[in-house]
Amino acid sequence: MGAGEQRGRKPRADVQRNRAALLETAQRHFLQHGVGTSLEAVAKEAGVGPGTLYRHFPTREALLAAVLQTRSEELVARQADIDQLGDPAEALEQWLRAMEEYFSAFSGLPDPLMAAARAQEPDNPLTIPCDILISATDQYVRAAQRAGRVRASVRGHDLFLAACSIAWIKGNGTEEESLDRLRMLIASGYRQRDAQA
Amino acid sequence: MGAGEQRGRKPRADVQRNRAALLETAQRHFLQHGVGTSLEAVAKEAGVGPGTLYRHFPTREALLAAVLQTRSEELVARQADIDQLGDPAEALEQWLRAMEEYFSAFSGLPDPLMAAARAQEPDNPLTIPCDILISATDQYVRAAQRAGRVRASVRGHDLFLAACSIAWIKGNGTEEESLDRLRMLIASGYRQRDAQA
DNA sequence: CATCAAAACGGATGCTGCCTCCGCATGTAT
DNA sequence: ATACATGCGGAGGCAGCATCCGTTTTGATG
Repeated sequence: MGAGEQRGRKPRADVQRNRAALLETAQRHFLQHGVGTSLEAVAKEAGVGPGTLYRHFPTREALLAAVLQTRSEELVARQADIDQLGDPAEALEQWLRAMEEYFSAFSGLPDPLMAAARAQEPDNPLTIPCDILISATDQYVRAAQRAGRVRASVRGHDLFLAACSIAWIKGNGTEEESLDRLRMLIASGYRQRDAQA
Repeated sequence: MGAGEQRGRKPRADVQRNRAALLETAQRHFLQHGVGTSLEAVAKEAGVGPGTLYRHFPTREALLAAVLQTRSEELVARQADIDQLGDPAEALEQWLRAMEEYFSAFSGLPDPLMAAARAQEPDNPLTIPCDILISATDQYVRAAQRAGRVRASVRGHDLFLAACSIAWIKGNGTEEESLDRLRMLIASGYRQRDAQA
């Protein structure tokens, strides 16, 4: 039972076509109208019936998770760059910004993400990406802590929540200036105070 | 033109009755099902038709604002207690908690509040309460700054956003422990660092 | 108390979106 | 070419929103 599949039959050609069309269309609609966009409209524009959409993606979250897959890979790619940085504090900061942008991909995205982040929702397709992000954040936090740049009481989970909140606020139309101030505030909160006196 | 009204006619009795019934029922439904509750259901349970509901409260936000009025008064009452405190830093902290509880009154409340908080929505009935809260927060911030307990770069608006975010996270079912940590993080962010060395 | 007109009521209505179910067609193996 | 599994898609039931208009209620007036 390795990775190679094909148990019994070859998968039909139309299902792949439809799935691809749905994903492509859904991404466009999520971009334009946010995560609350009409699924019926997505199906129609993808040239399939509602039934087909729901068979491929039983819930809105499932569709969202599938669409997000692409973006997740971009995030991972970014991670490579970030890991090049010598300064772990700088790396953490950049990672937080990267996550924030990821959360801001579609308007309204932070809500389902937060809903999935609280564990005990094992069937929610968004839970896995969330958990990955949280533990990745924790890695950066720990590295920065080892370098004495971040307070010891901080957890990756905390900064995940913070990044998600900021994306949520941003999605509600707050001016970038206010966001910058809030980011500063949070940064002041997690940074280790230099014993400079 | 004082406060006494009665221009032309005496207001009809049924409108007051209906308005009161609607507010009472709406509050219950908001409590039980969140701000997204069915307005039709509210109307039905209040014993009026949908038309009557929409005449009294043209939008969901209008109804929400009216229901929130009561709670706002409780907040103001709390303010009196808080103002008694000698320590302006303690006062700020308590005020933030009070706001957070206010934002958590109904599940989903932070979203419409945030939407109203970005100005340039003068017709949104929630804008006024928001502005009041923001400037009240700013008062507490300034007092604490005068006492040298809060960093100079912080604005009331920032902490308003922070409190709203925390309420939003709370509403999404995150455990209280994570919230506490986040509150700590934010507090570390706005507090003036003591020149203690 | 009877009458009138303004004001408010409320439900029927049209609309949009969600999600399911099942007869039909499409594609794959023999 | 045939058979059969598999997937398709649209019709349809449901719920909620918001509006419009014929009817009722209510306060004012004599």
